Amino acid sequence: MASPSEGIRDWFVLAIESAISNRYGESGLDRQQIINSISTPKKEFGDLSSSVAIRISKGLKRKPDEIAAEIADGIAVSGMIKEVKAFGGYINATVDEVEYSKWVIEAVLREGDRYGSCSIGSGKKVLVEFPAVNPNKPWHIGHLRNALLGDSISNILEFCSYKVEREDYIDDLGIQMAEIVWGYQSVEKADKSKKFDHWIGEQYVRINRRMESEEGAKEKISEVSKRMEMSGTEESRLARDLSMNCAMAQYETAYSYGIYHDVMIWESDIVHAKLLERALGVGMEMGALNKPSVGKNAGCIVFNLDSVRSFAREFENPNEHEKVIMRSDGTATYVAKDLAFHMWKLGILDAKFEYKEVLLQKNGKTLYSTADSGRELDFGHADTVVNIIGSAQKYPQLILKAVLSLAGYSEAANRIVHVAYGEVSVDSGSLSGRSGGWIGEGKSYTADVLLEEAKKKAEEATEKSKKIEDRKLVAAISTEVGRAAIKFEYLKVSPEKPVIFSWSTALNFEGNSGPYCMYSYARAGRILKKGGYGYGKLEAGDYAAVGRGYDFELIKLMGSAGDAIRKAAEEYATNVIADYVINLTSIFSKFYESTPVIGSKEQPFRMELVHAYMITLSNMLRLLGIKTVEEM
RNA sequence: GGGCAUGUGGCGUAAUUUGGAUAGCGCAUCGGGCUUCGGACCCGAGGGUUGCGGGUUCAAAUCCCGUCAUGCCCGCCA
Repeated sequence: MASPSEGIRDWFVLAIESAISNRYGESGLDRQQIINSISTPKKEFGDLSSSVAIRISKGLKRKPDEIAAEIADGIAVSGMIKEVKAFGGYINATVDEVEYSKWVIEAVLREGDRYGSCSIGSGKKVLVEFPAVNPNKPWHIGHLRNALLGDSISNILEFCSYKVEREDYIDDLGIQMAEIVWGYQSVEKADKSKKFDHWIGEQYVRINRRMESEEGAKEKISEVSKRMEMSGTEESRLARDLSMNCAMAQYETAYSYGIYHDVMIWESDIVHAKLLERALGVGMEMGALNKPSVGKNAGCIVFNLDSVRSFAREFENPNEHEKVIMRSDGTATYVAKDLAFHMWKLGILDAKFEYKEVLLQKNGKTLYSTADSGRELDFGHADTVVNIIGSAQKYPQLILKAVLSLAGYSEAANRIVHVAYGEVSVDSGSLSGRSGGWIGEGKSYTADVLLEEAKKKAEEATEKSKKIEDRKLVAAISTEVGRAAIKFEYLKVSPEKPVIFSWSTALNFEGNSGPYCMYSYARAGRILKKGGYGYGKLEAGDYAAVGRGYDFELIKLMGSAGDAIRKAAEEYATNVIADYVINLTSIFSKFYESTPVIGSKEQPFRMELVHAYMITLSNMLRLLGIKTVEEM
């Protein structure tokens, strides 16, 4: 269903459209242009505004003011819009605050925790892949950006009626894992006091140092890598075991942040399913890939870049002609594996993966994993594939799409979305797993340590507030507050912006922050509690208590919650939600300061308004993965 | 060499896709506000040639051209 603000806007658009055609006949404007002309102006101008008059004034060779006035005259006010007038070339409309408040508040209370949702997804399946961390290190603050984006984008899509599958790709056959397997006999004994991912991450850094100094290490690792791909070898078992241990330790981190997956897809299972051979077969057959017998890439399977120059500007470099997909020794490059995997994701190739249950997660859903034996389940063949991957990988993502297009699957290629996010770095440089940049000095830059720090800070704040006696409650609340602080700081910035991490920014509890939003919710709840809120239905007459102050500002913004969610879903942008929440909570703070609820003669209406606010706010925060608490 | 991304008050960011009224918000700074629903708050002040230079337009942070800075990508690495 349309959100209240959409309803009003649609009405305004149609009214303008017919007023224009009645007065001037064909204006040359299409409906989309009228929609684009509409904005929400400063409140002294009204609630809705359109600049169409300025736009068509030139064609009509008349002053914008006059045209705006004529259009405004041609619009008959209805129940919801009480005034339309022209000013400075703009056509400004004022909604009837009583009617509109009734509409919004009733919609919020009726829809409850579904308020703001929409049906644009219409049950289509979206496969969201995140966070793609190699299973040889803990999540650092950069991986966390990926995970939080993936989780929140999944929430948003789900709320828009997409069927979302949260998938984690486990690269247990990658070069990084081969290096670990190669160096494994020389590493320290497992330190049981450390989380496995932290321990193995440290070992990986040591192994890397050894690799650099040791003669012939590269060749040996390549040998290990080949044996890892074969079933039944010692190397393949070790790689899988270590990866699983590490992945499980990483999931501990994920769960501590409230992030869940539906299925783990293992690279080794993709290899065993022979997806790669089939994918390359299709590519060759369709002429997208070929195997040159002469030249520098003789014996490889390559993708001809000359044929896709116009596909994207990235391919404009005339010095590049071929992209190697399969090496002359028969091993696959990253792009080859990704191609095969995506053909499965999109339902182009069908693989009979077997799945086993890994564990029942706290969100009530079972985590599944591909396995050598198990049962067949309905994962994959998605309508849309969303890949949360750093912007450094734009080029290979484009190659992937280009190959698919050339192989005759351009429609499928268009169903792949790359959410490219900017890198997270620290002052001291990169967070690379190889060099151990994530270990840092003093505090490590892991997601685990970050959450610990946030909890600590939240605990101090919670204790200072002295509202809560129960120690256990303090701990539980601090966990939520700490999580919220981190999540909000990550999700409020546009994904593509690079981020330089700083502890004080990540742990912000004031102003535009997660804790601020939660605090606002807790205060609102206190009003209802103290005021003896009875969840009674308002009489129609009660809405007459709405004013033109912050109460109506709140209602207007609440009415547009659905617009924000839809925009966030269409753009895969969490910051749209965060921005909305900042505006909403900030208006509520002003309302709270200026407008007494309990004991006022408008109490019934204002209580209901506060209730509707809490519903709207918690729905929005939930999309960011933030849980509200009653007190903090 | 080719390409991509980013650049907005001291710092961090919103608005850029779809041009529109005084560029919104937070931190920091300065000055105010708790005998009324929770001060993780609110009110006020100062602080901006939206990297720079052109162009298009009645109107440019937004579109176009050029340019600078930073980061990334362009491998039989992943």
